[in-house]
Amino acid sequence: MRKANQIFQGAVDAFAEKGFDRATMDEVAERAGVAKGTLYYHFVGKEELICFLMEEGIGQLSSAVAEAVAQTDDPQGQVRAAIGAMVAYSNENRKFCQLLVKCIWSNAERQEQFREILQSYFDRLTGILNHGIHRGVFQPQPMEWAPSAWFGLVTIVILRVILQGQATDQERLVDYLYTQYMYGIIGRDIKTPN
Amino acid sequence: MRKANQIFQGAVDAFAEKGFDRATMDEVAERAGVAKGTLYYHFVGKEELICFLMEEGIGQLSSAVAEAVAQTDDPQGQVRAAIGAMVAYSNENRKFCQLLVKCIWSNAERQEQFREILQSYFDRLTGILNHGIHRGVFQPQPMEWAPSAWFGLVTIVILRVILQGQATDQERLVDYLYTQYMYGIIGRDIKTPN
Amino acid sequence: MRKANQIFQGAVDAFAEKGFDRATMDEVAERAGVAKGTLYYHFVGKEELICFLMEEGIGQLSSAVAEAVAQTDDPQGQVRAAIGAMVAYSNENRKFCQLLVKCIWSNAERQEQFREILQSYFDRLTGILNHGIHRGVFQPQPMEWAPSAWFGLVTIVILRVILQGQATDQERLVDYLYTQYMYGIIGRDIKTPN
Amino acid sequence: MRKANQIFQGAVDAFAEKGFDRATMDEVAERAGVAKGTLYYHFVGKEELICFLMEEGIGQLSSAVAEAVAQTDDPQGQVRAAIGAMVAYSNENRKFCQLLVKCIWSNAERQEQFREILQSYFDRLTGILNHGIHRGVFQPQPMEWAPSAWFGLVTIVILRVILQGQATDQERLVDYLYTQYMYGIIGRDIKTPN
DNA sequence: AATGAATGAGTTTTCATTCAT
DNA sequence: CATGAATGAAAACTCATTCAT
Repeated sequence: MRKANQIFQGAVDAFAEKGFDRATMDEVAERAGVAKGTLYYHFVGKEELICFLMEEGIGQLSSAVAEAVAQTDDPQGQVRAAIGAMVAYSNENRKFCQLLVKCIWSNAERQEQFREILQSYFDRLTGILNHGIHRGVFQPQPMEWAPSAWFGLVTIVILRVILQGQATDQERLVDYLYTQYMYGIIGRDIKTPN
Repeated sequence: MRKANQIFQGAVDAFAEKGFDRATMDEVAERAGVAKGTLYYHFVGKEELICFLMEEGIGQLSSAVAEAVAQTDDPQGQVRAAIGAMVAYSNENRKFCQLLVKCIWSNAERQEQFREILQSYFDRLTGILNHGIHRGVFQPQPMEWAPSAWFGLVTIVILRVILQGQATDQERLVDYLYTQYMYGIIGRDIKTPN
Repeated sequence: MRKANQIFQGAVDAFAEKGFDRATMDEVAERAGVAKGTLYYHFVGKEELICFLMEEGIGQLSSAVAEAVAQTDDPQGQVRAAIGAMVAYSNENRKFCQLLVKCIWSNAERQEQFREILQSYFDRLTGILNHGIHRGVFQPQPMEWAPSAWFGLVTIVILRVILQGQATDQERLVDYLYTQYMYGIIGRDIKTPN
Repeated sequence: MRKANQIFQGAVDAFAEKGFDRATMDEVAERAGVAKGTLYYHFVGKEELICFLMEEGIGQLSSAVAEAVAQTDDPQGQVRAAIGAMVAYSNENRKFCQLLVKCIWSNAERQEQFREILQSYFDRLTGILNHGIHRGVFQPQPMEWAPSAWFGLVTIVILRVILQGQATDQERLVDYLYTQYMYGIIGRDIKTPN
């Protein structure tokens, strides 16, 4: 179990930095601090390794969001909590966040497997939105696009922040993303509601 | 010139489908309908080929947005026109749109070159936003994040649409993206302004 | 002792089916129902394992032939008994028979060890022939080739039978091989001597 | 075409000496005097290479036999001519002959492909036998075994000769094989027919 | 200009063997 | 005695790039 975890970390590191295709199994092994053969003792191959990583990572992210959302019944509070969880998770797992964006659309064949994993995450987002719509707080939405919009908005901004390596004021970032998503560019500033 | 254009098309095709790293120069040549050697007669190498593609594609997209925005002085009208241009361009260049998302974050070394290209596009978006803010129509924004948010929201939804291969009502998609971006999930429906 | 025998069986199984080089020690262990480490507790290595198998198998075959031949003094009867023993042994040890043919010529380095083992078997065949020649029943033969001819004729036909998986009439097969070897394609049919 | 032929020769060399599994593609390339990549430019992979070799070699052997047999209508003459052709071909292609015996039964998966190739050769032998049986010169035979018997008898003896590296009197070898096959160990010596 | 055969450095994967428990 | 996680040397295969034609 020890080694398997080392491999997990090494793989996230390597894939996040170089991208799945450009990172070699040698690099993964080196960063994991294990011999190359050990990689193949624990994982069938490179492909299975990335799938495991994505499943694990998205699962954790999804759980973090679920937990945060469970704290309140208020739709707006839920969206804020969800975005807060996303930002916090990304901040604690910068490597994985890069890997996620780099790999999620990378390969047509893998697409199928990833999409399934991602779908469960999207379903969670959809659930939050539906709750708010049902309560009459959110506008009705074309639900085939809504989770993608949320995901795209939040993820791409976060990635930008991570890639620029700047130490970010998390609080401020969450505020921005929440306001933007909730009220758009035209809406009131949530910090100073009239 | 004929051949160079064939190569351009073949490369977009191949890179969009398989991703930059997994697409081989053989595949590019095959899809372009030229011999492999011809690729190297017209382009220095694989790396230079993708850079040329990105530059060309983003340039076209950026121009399309600029042209659309130039039609009006009204900030909201400009945002709508810009989103309309993005959707239209993506619809006419589905392959390139896939390639864009797949390759833009792919590789750290290339990052630099791409970022430069992408920056000019982001600058254009920033300009539109600044215009609206200046007019007092849009809320003040953290401008280091604002173009990323816009780009992420629009691009990821469009990609979702393209990947699902569904024939989409462009009009409805633009409406959704505009409303979402302008007013957020809580805002009024743009179609039925009070 | 129990485990050693399991390994023996597992190794025959694995080597017979996949060939020595393509069968892995994992497969041997699995078929033997022991852990991989156990293989190395009982045998020095893969090479030593195949040698042990061949020695054991050819020894058994050789003994079976010797025993059958000892029943009679009549040269023709001895050849028939020998062929009968070969067919019977092959039928009871189909796996080993496949392994024998697959591995006997496989590798130049191993050749030496195997040749020694095989030589004792060939010597036995040579003895039977010499006995018949001495009695004036068999024609003088070029003895450097005679045992190979006998071995090749019988073994390849048996292998063919085994590989085709057909349930064979042993009696008829022995008759055929004996007649063919004794009288050639032109000789009388042993079953209906004129 | 030049290189393809070099590869053919190099592969026969390497596979004959080390056996298919133990010969590396590096060795094949080295013996062929080409770069490793060239191997893969001309052949899909190792598996396809051995298949091509077998097909080519058995085809040549089969043709040589056919040509020899066509010279006469006499059944016994045909068998002698066939064996003569086999010995001659083996003598001129010692490497291929070793490869044939080493690889023909090596691998269960490959078995299928090889068997098909070998079958055409066996069919030729069957044809010769049927001709003689029809003429009433040869005894009726169980034709499911007859070609295997012929093949085994001749091939294994030839292999023995090749492996021992002795310079052989071809004439004498053909005589022996013919007599053995035609009259068995008990039959008259063909050299001194009564 | 265009071609495609040839290359070899680089990558993934396999597997016999070891050794701490 | 027995185990199975860990190893690393070795092997098959890929592919961007070159170059003679």
